[in-house]
Amino acid sequence: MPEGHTLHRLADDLTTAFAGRPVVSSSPQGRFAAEAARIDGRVLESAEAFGKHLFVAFADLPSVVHIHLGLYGSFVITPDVGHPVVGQVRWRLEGAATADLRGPNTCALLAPPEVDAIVDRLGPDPLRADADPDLAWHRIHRSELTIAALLMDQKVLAGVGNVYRAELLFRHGVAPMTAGRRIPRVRWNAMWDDLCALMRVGVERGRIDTVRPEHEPEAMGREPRVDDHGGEVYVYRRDGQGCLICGTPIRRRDVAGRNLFWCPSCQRRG
DNA sequence: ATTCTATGTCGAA
DNA sequence: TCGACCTAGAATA
Repeated sequence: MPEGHTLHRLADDLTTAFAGRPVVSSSPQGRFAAEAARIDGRVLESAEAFGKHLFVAFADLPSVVHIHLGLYGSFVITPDVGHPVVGQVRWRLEGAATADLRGPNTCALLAPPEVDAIVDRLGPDPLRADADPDLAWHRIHRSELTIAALLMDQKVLAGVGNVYRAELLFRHGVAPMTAGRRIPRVRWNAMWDDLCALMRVGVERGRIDTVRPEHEPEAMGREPRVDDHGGEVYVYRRDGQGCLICGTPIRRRDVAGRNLFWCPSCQRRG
């Protein structure tokens, strides 16, 4: 489930569930065993997200756990404690609750300079108060690359993935293959503001909902969408189905190994 | 039983 | 541009 909203939600939930108390730390699957043992019994200080990266800090330990969920990793918190391990659990934290990490791209104990290096190469994160949209604009407005590629580039924007990309482009009527330098400044400003609002909703609900109230299933007389990612969306994975606004079949195209979805009729502008 | 797919990223060809 | 990688559940045979 991992776009930026997932990691920010996770940071909040981990902090709420574990912060301020010692944790039991283990690696049932074994690949994080030595590090998990160093953490065992320490007090969890905080969990924080930057884009799709999650960092968990412990008292009296300068190093920080760096987690990246990749395409299919999950970190699930359950309120009970002591239940059996099911499947491959890279890292288990137990305190007032249990948190099981599975299938992460990365789970490593990093020294502060290494953490800084990761954060420094990320573009602005719409979910962070200190984010500066001008840094993203600076890269976009001088680029020959498509806006679809730029939105996914974590050096341009941190936290946007395949769903938010497709939905943001749809909501602003932007043709995905438009070069970054053809995006007007006013358009980018509107897209940034919208992205901040959309991703906040994502954190609150724990899913990606992008459909405006007037197009929601109840208002349109259609069934709510049921899909793996769980949200109400305009174009993501709706290829072949009619656009919720104009009825034109949604298109899908493989771009750099990822599926891009868009409405060829509603999305024509730069 | 096997193959496929997924909200991601890296590095080699 | 392609394969590799981390895992689970759905789809296909």
